[in-house]
Amino acid sequence: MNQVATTTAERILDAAEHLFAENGIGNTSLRQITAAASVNLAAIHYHFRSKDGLIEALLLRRLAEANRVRLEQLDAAESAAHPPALEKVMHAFVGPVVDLGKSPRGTHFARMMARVHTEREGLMVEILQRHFPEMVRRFKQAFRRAAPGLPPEEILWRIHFSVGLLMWSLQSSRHLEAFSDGRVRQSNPAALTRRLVSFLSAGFRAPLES
Amino acid sequence: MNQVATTTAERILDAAEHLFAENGIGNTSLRQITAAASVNLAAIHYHFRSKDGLIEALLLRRLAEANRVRLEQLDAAESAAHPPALEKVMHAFVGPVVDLGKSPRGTHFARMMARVHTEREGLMVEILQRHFPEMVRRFKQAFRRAAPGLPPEEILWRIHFSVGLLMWSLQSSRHLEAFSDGRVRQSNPAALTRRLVSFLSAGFRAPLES
DNA sequence: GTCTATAAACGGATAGAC
DNA sequence: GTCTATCCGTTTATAGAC
Repeated sequence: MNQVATTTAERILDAAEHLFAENGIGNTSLRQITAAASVNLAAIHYHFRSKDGLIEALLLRRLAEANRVRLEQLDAAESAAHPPALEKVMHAFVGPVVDLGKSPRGTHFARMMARVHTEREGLMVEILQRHFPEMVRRFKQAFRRAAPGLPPEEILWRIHFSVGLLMWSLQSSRHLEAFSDGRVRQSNPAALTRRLVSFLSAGFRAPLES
Repeated sequence: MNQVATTTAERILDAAEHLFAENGIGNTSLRQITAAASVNLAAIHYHFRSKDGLIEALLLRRLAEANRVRLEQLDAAESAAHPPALEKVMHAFVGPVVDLGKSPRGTHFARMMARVHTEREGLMVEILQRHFPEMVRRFKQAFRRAAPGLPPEEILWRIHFSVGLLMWSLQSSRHLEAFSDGRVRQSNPAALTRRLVSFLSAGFRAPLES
């Protein structure tokens, strides 16, 4: 359990995670990263081949574990009731990702992932399809069962909305602060998960528009 | 009614709108813009002073009108019922922005605006506060009245969620397509507005989490 | 594995002629 | 208003010594 990263590769990953989260992907240069990590510029290319390779390594480093927890909680939801409760499925979907924010580094990761989702849409889709098709498949199925009566296309729209709101809420704290004149701040992960599950489950159950 | 932009400034704005929407702000250079617009590089600085100045001009060009329609529809909702119906307020909030997508150029604008929201958070907040404080104030008040019983802080959270989902749905068509194996595509503006109003209104009415 | 040095291109911005 | 030419810093990436 290292508090301080030891290897060069890890120092690069930590620095990149932080800077990507803070300033976005496109606005962060490899030089900024190597400076923050106190390593040589060439080390990034040696260890990760390219900037995209670095992004992929960052995603795999923590998303694999978060997705494992997601599926574990989904298993529990599906064992508890048939069909599984929508709130439980939604909680399994958003909770483990929001919970990354319990550790400072996890916060950086979550915000970085949201950046990749919006700034590098194509790359994100590619990585999900390559490394986590099982997670995608299982949740599609679970949402379909938990919200019977909705046409398949509608289910996909609402999952799409749920992913989007999750990413937005991970990334954009400044909007809420500015919008509330500084009165409302990013709350803790548990509170955010509750808000998201409540809002999204209700949205998922919305009547079909006439 | 010009189909082809005549002035240099307009050609720059059109080209920038398209490229920013397609590739993001950070990944689009001024040189790409001037090449697409067939104008000289220096023209951007002459007409708009800087890249940020160009972004601001782009936002003002179409958002002023969209916000005027928003407030018009909000007026109608507030005249029709006291308190105004939540669905009507939500429709006034998202509809005019989604409707921009009825014209090809408006589609580019909407996607570009979403890019600014996520890539240049600070700039977007600043522009909203400087140019459209009335719109922000009026909708905060309207949502508060349309959703009585919710604590003020909760209202702000749910408006924040609504803005986020609106931006996500304007920007990320590729996620939905990939997620549905190409079966579901971006539908027309009217259908998207209906989906958003339905989903967001239901989320807004969600019970307070225990 | 890590370093220096450098390639080769690109970024925003500006001066000054026309 | 529009152009050329250019400043000057930054970018990703690589070659090659250690």
